[in-house]
Amino acid sequence: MNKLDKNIISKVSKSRLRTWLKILKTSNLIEKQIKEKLRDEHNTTLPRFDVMSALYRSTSGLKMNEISGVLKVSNGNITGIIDRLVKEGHVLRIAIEGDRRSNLVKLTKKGIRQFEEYADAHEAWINVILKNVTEKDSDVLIRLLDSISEIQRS
Amino acid sequence: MNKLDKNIISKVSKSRLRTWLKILKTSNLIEKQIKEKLRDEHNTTLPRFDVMSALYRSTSGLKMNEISGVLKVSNGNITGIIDRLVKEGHVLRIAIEGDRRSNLVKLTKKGIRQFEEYADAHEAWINVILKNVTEKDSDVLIRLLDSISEIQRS
DNA sequence: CTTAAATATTTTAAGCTTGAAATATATAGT
DNA sequence: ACTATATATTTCAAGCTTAAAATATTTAAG
Repeated sequence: MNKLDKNIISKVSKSRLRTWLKILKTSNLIEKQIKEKLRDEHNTTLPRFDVMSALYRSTSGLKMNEISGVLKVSNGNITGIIDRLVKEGHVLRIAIEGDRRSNLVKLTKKGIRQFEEYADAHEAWINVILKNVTEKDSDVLIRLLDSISEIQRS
Repeated sequence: MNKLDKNIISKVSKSRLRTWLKILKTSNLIEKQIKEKLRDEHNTTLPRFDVMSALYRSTSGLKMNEISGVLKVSNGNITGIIDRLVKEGHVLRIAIEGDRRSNLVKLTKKGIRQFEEYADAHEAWINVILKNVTEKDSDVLIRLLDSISEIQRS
């Protein structure tokens, strides 16, 4: 490989690096604000919100390994989060007959009501944080970000 | 506000929400791979890498509160990370004369050498993960993400 | 000089995260 | 029936993260 080729590779490589750092910075900036609002205004956390969101989308509840599968986190992680959600009265562990290894986790009525509140607030926060982003911008951003995640399906 | 206006607001709000979820998902997807590689191939962590990166960019070292300022994390957080980096022999706490409250944190020679190794590997990983992203894509992505973070300067 | 306020850092408690080990149960092969 | 393997979950140790409290030192005010 000659010097010109190396420079070209290096140039595109640097621009990819800058892009990644920008994605990370933006994501962290937004995530930080959401976490702060969830804590201060709703006395909850993003991981708890995420788990409740997954349960809300499934009508019939999810098993522990299904939750960790959807959220792409470890199994052991979910145990602690569900423990806290149970203590708060937002979810229940329901025995599955025929398999005593596993429980079905479901939102309680209180949990459903609470999540809808969280979700409405969340959408409103994002609408403010991304107020500069038009629908056309969204389309472009989503398309470009999709082109990154497309390949990583592993 | 009439019903049509509400629908329009709701529509753009939903597209912003989708955009945020996509940014978060992409960021998490990439971050996960970087963390795994740092752990498996270099026996380190992203927070340690980030701190070393900040120190590498500053020629004369940084105080604890300068590190947490640059990385936008809490002060207490940095204490533990520096403790580990000291134990690894990658950084030193150097007394500042005239102010016994504070230390200057600097990379050791070993730390400099190691960080350069990490940084080269990091750039190469990102170059693969973002292989679908052209320079033109990068420009567009960075511009759009900038339009988000512009406002949040707080 | 003495006290009060400001600054720099560490400690602490609580929660999140992981990979690995442990536990419990179910299923399949013999 | 017995045993090995597979599946579902929890426990554990280590590290990261935060906000709040504690500690130490410096600077400013009187």
